[in-house]
Amino acid sequence: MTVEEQSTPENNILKAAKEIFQKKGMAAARMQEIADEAGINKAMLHYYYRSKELLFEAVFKSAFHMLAPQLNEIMNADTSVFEKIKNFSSNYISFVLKHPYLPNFIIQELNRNPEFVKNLIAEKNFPNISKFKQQVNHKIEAGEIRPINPEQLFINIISLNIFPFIGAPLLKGFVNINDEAYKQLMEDRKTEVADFIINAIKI
Amino acid sequence: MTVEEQSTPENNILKAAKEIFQKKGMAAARMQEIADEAGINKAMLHYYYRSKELLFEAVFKSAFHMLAPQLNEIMNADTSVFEKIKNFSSNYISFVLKHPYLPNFIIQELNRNPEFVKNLIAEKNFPNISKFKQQVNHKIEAGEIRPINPEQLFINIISLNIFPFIGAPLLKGFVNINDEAYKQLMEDRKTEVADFIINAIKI
DNA sequence: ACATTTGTCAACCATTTGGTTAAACTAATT
DNA sequence: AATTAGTTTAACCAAATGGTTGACAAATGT
Repeated sequence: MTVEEQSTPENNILKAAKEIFQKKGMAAARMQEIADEAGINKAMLHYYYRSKELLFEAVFKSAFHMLAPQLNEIMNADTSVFEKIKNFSSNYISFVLKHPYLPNFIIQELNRNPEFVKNLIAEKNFPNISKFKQQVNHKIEAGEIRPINPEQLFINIISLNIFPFIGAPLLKGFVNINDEAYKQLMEDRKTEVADFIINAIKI
Repeated sequence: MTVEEQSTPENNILKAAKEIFQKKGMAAARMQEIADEAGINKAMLHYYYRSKELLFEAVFKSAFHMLAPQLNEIMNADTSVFEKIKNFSSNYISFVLKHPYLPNFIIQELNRNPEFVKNLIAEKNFPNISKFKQQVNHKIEAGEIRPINPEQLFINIISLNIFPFIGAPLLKGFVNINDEAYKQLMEDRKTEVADFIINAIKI
């Protein structure tokens, strides 16, 4: 049982705060609402987490730590480029289908406060793509994939996996389908995205 | 000269409100800050736009109307699928480089209030992708592009073009480059993205 | 010239919000 | 039973915030 799942007051508050912060964002979230969600008095929030700012930081870091290590593990694994693309797409989409508010929350708050990234970079387990870049360059030299800037390829992988969740309300409108059908499209993307990327770079 | 560029009080307020709302979002934006930005008294905001909510709606619709028609024009143009992909990528990225806060603003607020999409759909000029879908299916039957769900292809196009801007703070951290270098990557994407997509679907 | 509408502002108001306090309750420890 | 430390609560507070008011100026029409 991980520390997040224990039923200490701190963790109950953190769970409630996640719920509210991720749904509404820092500015629109209300301490009272978080207290209600946690079933406690508002003063308790300040007892365990001095301020809204600190509670928010705890929530944000907890959220980020759910995502980043996954990315890092896959990118630094001893598998081929194609395997990495397949594994990341499949794992990431499965994960986000279970935590739909997470990506939007992180992106939104990083845009609100871009300097926050510096704190994250300093921590260990922050995703490092140098191995991935090497592998891609190697494959290009070996003539197995088309010439492409590895950074652009990385951005493409991330974009194709993350945006369909962040942009869901808009895309549902454009494609003109209901929630059920959209969820099915996301399920299909677990393999679809990797196929698309590999076709784009394979010679 | 379009109506947005005239220097009426309404438009000055709208311009100031855009600046603040797009940078901070609805919840974190302050009426006083918008008034300061517009160089007027706070009461003026309420005189011209009854409430924060209504001012926000005006800003949101104005922002959306800058983006949506472009997408619609390109998707319904009498050009080939490949041309559409090239035109959209190039036009969209050029546009967003000039209005960097716009995509994140729209996505963020649509996530906050998903029902808002319904209002937008009702308006004319809301993007319609049925022609694009037909063209893609036709090309598949003709054996010119690989089989792919046209909706997935559309989602891919949008994702590859929009996400690099919304996720910029995060991606800058992952790729570990400064703002200048990142902007150059975006410039490169004006052609890079279309090439990538076309390689992915071309037989 | 006068009256009426429209625009502008400083001061004000009611409510909300994050945060505090002091007292009360609980459960272990002596 | 008394002490102590940690936990919980209701009531309270100061600051911030969206919004209003009433006086006043500047156009606008007659």
